[in-house]
Amino acid sequence: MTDEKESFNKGIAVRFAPSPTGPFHIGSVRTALYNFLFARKNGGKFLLRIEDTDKERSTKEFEENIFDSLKWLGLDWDDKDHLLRQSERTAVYTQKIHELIEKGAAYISKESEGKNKEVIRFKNPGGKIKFQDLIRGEVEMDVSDLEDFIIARNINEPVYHLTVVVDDMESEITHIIRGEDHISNTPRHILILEALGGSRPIYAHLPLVLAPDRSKLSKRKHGESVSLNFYKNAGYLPEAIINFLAMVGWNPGTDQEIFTINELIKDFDIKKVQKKGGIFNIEKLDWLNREHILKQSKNLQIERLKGEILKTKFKDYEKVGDPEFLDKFLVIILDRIHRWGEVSEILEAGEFDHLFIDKPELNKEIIHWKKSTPEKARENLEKVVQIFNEEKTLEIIWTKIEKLAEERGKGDVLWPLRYALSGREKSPDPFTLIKIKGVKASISSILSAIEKLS
RNA sequence: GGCGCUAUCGUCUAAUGGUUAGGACACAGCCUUCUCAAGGCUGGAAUCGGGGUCCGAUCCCCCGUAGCGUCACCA
Repeated sequence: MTDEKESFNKGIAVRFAPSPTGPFHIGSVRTALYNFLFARKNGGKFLLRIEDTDKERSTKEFEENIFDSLKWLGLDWDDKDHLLRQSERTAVYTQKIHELIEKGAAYISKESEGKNKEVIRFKNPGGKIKFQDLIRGEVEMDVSDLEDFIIARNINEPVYHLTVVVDDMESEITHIIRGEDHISNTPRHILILEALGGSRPIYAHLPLVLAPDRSKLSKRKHGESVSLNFYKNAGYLPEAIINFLAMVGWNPGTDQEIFTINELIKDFDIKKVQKKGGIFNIEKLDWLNREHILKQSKNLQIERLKGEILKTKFKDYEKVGDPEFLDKFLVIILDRIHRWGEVSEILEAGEFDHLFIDKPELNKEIIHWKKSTPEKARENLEKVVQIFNEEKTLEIIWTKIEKLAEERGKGDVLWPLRYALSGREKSPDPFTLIKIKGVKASISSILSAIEKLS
């Protein structure tokens, strides 16, 4: 244990200490991230601790969700064999409570109201507590109005304020990096810490991640969009979520916007963390996510694309298994999505039915270009079919169609062609369509358009 | 309400005691173009208010104001 510790620089240790009382919160992701970045940047330890003293609300499912989420995000924690789970440490806390009582720093208090008739209260010495905050500078609070606050429901059931302090002491946490909503808890923690004879860590209180209405993100008020799962399911990449959250409240002082986790580690500086809370701006996340999708390897992109198609009505189409088809489809889909979940949404909306179904439904009225006539459209389509029949390779076919379009008017040739192929007023260009559909399906689509015009 | 934190474009932010206050997202226009998407270019858009200090304050100080957080036998 000692040897292991010495391999870490300056003995720096931070912790991320979530409660498994709900789905992993997006604000927690950022707290975890900043702790992680700080530890990795400074060669310290990044510890995980499960704060499940609230037996009523803590569940194993939510705990699993914490582990899974951190792994998915790539925020790997240290000392996995020594993970502290507060529900397993009551003996330690009980001993500390006894210690505090013996020292006269705490006492058993008879209650006239509340759940328990007897609780353990901390004997508040009053006065002012001053502490240094890495982000906010000096913070001073009068602790008198806290009165004798409760540190345990009974001798065997400690409350958060006590467990935090005991565990941070045990893990030798040097820097406590947590949300701003804990500022007002800090004097309490310092009081307990001093009574226990611990040495004071350095505090850093992060600004909050806010909802668009500038209030703290909460499940009650803002629904499922506060949980990490929501973003995972919507097809956001962990890289993008990390990149985005890192930039809410911090920036490197340069114009760089796109970061990998390693670049973040390299540039991270807790002193540059903002004091002001930042709004979770999903439009910027969307943009960043697209940038990160574009950075993925082609194999990964194809694999993901296929997975998304398998979620849709086209899951049984044989094209889904055709690597060549996927390859071509990928090109047009990458221009159109910000997150992978959009693939199935677009597909279900029918926007790309024509890529799976050879002959799309056509509306006679719009086969011809707006500025032209049905007669011209038919003539041109017939000429296109002729080209298809005369030539063999796609390149030559396309060169001839282009030439035809030059001669007879681009809109007059290309609009009917594109509409015949797609059955949609808005679609990728006809050449792309032909490549994806194949020559055979393309011809039959065009023929059915001609038929419709006859 | 007490206590605390905060204050630069709509949003995330940069900057300095002296700048045309910079970038990104979003938005608008233009270009490209048969349509859409993508892409390129251009544009509009900010220092909360009032006092100081100073030759000069967005920046430093004070006072307001506003927003947020917190005031549990939750964490």
